[in-house]
Amino acid sequence: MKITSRFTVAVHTLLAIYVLGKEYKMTSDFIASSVNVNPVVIRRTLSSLKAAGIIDVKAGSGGAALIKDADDITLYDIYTAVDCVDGDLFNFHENPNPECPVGKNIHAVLDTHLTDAQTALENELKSVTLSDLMKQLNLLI
Amino acid sequence: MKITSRFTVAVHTLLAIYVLGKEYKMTSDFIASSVNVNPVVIRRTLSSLKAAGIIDVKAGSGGAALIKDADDITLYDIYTAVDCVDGDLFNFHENPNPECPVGKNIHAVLDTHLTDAQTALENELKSVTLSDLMKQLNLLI
DNA sequence: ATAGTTGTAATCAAAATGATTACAACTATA
DNA sequence: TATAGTTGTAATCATTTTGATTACAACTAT
Repeated sequence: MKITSRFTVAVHTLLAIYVLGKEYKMTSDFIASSVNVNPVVIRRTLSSLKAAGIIDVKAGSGGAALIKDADDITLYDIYTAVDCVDGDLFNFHENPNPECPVGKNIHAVLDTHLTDAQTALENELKSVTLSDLMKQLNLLI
Repeated sequence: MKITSRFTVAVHTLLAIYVLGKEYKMTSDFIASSVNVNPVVIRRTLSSLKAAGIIDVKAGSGGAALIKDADDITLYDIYTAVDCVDGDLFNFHENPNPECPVGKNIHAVLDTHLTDAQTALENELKSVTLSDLMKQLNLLI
């Protein structure tokens, strides 16, 4: 199974706020039309990013804005904010048989390797900042 | 979302074949009782591992056995065999608005970073062989 | 006061997963 | 060669997750 598109939606949302935030009021409707998803999906994304301290959202009057330096926001922060993966990335079969020498030790043998793989992925996400993406984007606009 | 437990089930299955294969006939029922899942789930796992050239399964009389050196089977091979992830690990929202400067360029900006993260995970899985796991397991039995 | 928003709950349909039933095809062996 | 034990696979089913959508109370700038 794949990692939810909430992640790419959130990254898209932040970049939109950065690029268009000075010219337009960044309402959920506005962002939704750039990302092309339902506005409620964007509101949920904004809620998560707000809870993570990345943006501020004005209730009532509307509009979202970054409240953190783009150099200090990594893809990992966004990935965490929208809760792509709840703890472990790998599902593990629930009840290996403890009466079996393999079932009894499968976690001891496998867990660290799974964690290492997940960590490798997350470290890669930590190495990219929103600022990096903004720079890339500016070259293309 | 998480990566399907087919992966850990497959690893467990291979280790069971290794550890118990000389003493017992490794039928889907037998393996299923170690992993603690339905025998049909194991038969499907065995089918995948067989299609990947990792094991041989005797139809009719029953029993599975490794047909490849454990040094040459990595966690990545198993992960690929059971098709944990179909292509991309990260889902991407389907139709970013091409009329928007962000929507138009979001793939150009983000795709390589997502691929890098996925590659980091997969490289980690490539660095561990079934042989490594067997050695670890032998120390615990 | 009002129009435009946000925040959030409630539903819904679609997709993926793993469990399970069922049964045809196959094979060792008695 | 008849049989018992298996595999291979299709078909269902319930559960979970996802994202879309409707609905509406709460909020705020004007």
